[in-house]
Amino acid sequence: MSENSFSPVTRSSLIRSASLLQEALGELTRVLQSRDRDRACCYELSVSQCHALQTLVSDGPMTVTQLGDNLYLEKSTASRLANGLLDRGLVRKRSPDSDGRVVILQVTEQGHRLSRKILNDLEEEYLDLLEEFDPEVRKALPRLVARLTQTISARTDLPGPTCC
Amino acid sequence: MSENSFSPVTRSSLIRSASLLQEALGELTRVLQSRDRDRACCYELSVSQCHALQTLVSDGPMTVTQLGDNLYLEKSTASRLANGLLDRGLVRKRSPDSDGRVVILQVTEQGHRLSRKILNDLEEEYLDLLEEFDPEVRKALPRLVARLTQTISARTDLPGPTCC
DNA sequence: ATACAACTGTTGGTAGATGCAACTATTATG
DNA sequence: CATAATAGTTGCATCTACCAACAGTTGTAT
Repeated sequence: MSENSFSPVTRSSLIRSASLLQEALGELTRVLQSRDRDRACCYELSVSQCHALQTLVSDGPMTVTQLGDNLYLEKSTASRLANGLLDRGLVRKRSPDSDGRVVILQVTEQGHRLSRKILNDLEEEYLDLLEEFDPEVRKALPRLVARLTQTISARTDLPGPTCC
Repeated sequence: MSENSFSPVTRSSLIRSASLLQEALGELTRVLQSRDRDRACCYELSVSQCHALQTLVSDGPMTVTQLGDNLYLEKSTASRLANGLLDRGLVRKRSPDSDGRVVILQVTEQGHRLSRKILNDLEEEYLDLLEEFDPEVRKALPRLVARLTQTISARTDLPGPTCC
């Protein structure tokens, strides 16, 4: 894997960085999960339903399988999430004439309203958060996190060994 | 909350940053959860047990309640996690003479061995990951993520409204 | 044209994760 | 000594999410 093409000093500092990053990301996911659990109930949605709705809003109408891919979930799980949103009238289902197997999920007006509310609340929270960082960092942080996410994502869903 | 003490331009760019950060962090947690689910089974541990073990290793012996606090979980959940690790011989329980109510969780030698294995694997993965970033970013990224985590953590567990 | 293969979504079954509330045992307080 | 507070455990409900089996639809190959 690693090519060890660094000087000992560089490599050992890289190892420290890797270790720090690993620990920080672990903690970060736990904090965010906890926060999401506390928040989601405010909208009478489960955490996963909340994520599904946001994905449907930001990426537009998509199939059940695509929703699962976007959320890193099995299609059966995506199907149930979609039904949950359907029951609350937040999304609509329709099948294209061209392919009767496919179900397209589309956010309803009610779904958009709820999504706007959720996003506004979150945005306010992140605005406060960003104010605690220096101006340069404020701009760089979101893009850096986005790139980190993208890199990890590319790394995980491409290969296949997954060890076990 | 927000003081709106910015010029319109600055504020609107801040809003964009907040929005981007929100989306990126949402995606990041989903990717990492998915990756952790795939990985944890390699060690015959659940994701949460894995986190609990790592916390006990890095922060040393602690009580059940402290474990829960560290992981942002209810003490009952922490109790069950501890029992899971106990069943696999990865931790030991003992009560101090001074207080019979308390249970101190301590990682066993076997637990340390497994933890080292897990950390090594993760470290290797993060080493590869970091190599995809520029040298300056490599050093800054872990510290930035750590600070972000810390800031979010301080913000969530301190107040109390939580909306609902 | 028809049988077979591939694909999409749904459902059943299972297991783990979590919080809340009730309970036990222990310790602290008045 | 009675009562309150604390630490941990357990029962219960819900959420999360996978896999496997299935149904219906579409594509392919004879």
